[in-house]
Amino acid sequence: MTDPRIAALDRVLEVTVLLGRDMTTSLTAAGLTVARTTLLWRLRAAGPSTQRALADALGVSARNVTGLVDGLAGAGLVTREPHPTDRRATLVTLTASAEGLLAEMAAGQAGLAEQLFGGLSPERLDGLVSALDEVLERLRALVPGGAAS
Amino acid sequence: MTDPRIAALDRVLEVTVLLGRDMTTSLTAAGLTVARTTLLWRLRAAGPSTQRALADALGVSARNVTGLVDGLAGAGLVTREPHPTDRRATLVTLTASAEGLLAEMAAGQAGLAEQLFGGLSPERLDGLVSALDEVLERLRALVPGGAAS
DNA sequence: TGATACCGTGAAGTAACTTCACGGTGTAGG
DNA sequence: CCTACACCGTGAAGTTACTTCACGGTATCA
Repeated sequence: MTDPRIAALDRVLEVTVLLGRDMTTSLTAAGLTVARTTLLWRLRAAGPSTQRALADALGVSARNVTGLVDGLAGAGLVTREPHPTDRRATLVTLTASAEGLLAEMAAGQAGLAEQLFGGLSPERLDGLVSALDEVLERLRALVPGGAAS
Repeated sequence: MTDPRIAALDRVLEVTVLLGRDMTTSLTAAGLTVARTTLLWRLRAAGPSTQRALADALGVSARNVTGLVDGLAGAGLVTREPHPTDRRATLVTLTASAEGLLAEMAAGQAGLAEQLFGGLSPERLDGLVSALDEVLERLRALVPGGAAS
């Protein structure tokens, strides 16, 4: 009766909501927020970065990054270093404490992946991934900023 | 090399981000916000509701619903009616204008579903939906509030 | 040696949340 | 009857995540 395409979108939307809820609560328990954690992840993937680079990567305003870095610096998770060649810019760098925390989070994420997808056969899992890849391709074409890590 | 379960989680996360971005921009163009639209959708599914019922359904505080309804009422999308039997409560009701807007949004959503999933064969689409259903089941068990519409 | 573009931040504002306190109302129990 | 008590919605105050605009400092290129 119902269009299977709409059914698929419904499922994706619900996964989105539930996953977002789970992440938010986990992070809150760890004393973090989604926005700040996103910045930390980006920093882990890209290494020390200027705030402008972070703003572009996260798709938010430069002013907002200033605030996020303020909070993270206050929590001792990042430091602001002078840029070696450009005195206008500051390099945001992860502290050792943040690296440890990110390692823990990565482990937790792997655990979650196991819990969510562990019951699926390799074939079904592969089908899921490839289908999502196709959907992602169309989605990236649809959304202006389709260049995230 | 990389764990396919982690790959799957990565895909889901990216879909989440991109879809969220797309929805936010679409709604902004329509003069709405995500939170207010969620309330409208709920109202469309459940019919006139008390603010307390809406708060429970959306998983937010009652105070927050007051603010959302304020905004929607200001935009002429909902009205506050007295509850027929409980004088403490108010019934939030969709206006005709909101019903029209919601119908348009449903059409837009169907169009999006077609764009995203139209290229997949019925078999792959079915596999995607059933896989997501299993994931959803595990996710609902994990997240406290697993009772959304 | 400028004009110009860019970096980060103060100021001000918005939306979505929260908790706490309080007045008005329904619902029992004695 | 009427007194507790639980519940509905909202004012007040506060947080986080965002935005735009303006501005001072710095790089760059002609």
